[in-house]
Amino acid sequence: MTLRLADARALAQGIDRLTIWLRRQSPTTLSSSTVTALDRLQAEGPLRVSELAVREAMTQPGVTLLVNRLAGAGYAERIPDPTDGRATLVRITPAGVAALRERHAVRAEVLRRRMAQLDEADQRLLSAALPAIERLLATSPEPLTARPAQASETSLSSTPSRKQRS
Amino acid sequence: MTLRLADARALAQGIDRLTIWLRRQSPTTLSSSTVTALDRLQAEGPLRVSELAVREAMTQPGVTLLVNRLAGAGYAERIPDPTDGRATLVRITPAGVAALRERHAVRAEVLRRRMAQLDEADQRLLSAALPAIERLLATSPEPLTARPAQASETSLSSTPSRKQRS
DNA sequence: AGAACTTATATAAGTCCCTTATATATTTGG
DNA sequence: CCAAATATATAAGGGACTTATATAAGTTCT
Repeated sequence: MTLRLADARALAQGIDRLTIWLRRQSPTTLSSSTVTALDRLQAEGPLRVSELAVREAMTQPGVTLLVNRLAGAGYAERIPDPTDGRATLVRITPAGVAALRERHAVRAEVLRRRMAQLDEADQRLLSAALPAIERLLATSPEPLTARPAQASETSLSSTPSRKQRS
Repeated sequence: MTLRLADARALAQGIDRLTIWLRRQSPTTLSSSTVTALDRLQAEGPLRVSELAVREAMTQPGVTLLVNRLAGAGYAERIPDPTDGRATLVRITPAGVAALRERHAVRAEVLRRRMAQLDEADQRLLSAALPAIERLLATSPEPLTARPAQASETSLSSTPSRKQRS
């Protein structure tokens, strides 16, 4: 057993802190939810509003609002679903692709500069671990898929309760 | 040069996706801002409202509201600053420490289970990279400190503009 | 074919957590 | 000791979600 709980704890904290650090370094123009939605639309192609809601772990009305914002900014557009007149497909636009690329480029560059300050050995360790991280995410049963959250006692929750409807 | 831009890009994406995955796996009761504030209060001891605002990259009134929520939940308390009657110090409570430990334990356990599914070689690669990640964060000029954000063109920003006051 | 479901999205109203602008309370300096 | 500076709180507003409900388009049954 090479892996200990302490390792998981260290990795979890490292992820948290890197996330915070990255967010603060790059004066991001896009909110986190718009980025993950755009990422998905780019990776998976046009999706229905309801499909996007499931994958992004949001409610359908929430996604309608999100798509309104994306469409308002020119980053996505609604197109009719040829197979079902009730549904609308959401498609990322070239401007959306560009915004996404820009954001990722900025963050990657910030991170690259930071990594460049490590010594050779540490850089090699990081490079070597990347495929493992890749596999850590790839083996996921639901790669980036949703899971319902649960209610909270106080008002500190970041994931308000989600009632199931029959 | 062992380190390439592609590596930084891969790491940035890995961080993003792990963050999303972790958030979705653990039905978190605490909002992200409360966790980072509590983390800091635990790590650095009692802080003034205004000091917390600077370090958490929030406005002072925002922190007042945050502290109200924390106090309401019993996770932090206000104590008078002995050196200045105008100021109040914010201190994490035992309940706050417990909530933090609980949250971190859950997330670490989720991550540990996932890591355990990797083969031995990948686990070793991850373990080996942890100290490098540690140093990546440690060498930061401002380890977890704030930086002012900047305005956005549309309403998609996650970091609303922050005017400087003379 | 057409009335009665069912399903897909949109709208309405409310909450949470931040913002800017301003008020209140305490300290400090002339 | 009063005026300016400083620390926090309050007020009003906005962004991004939620639940509940309405509208529009397919499906089914007789």
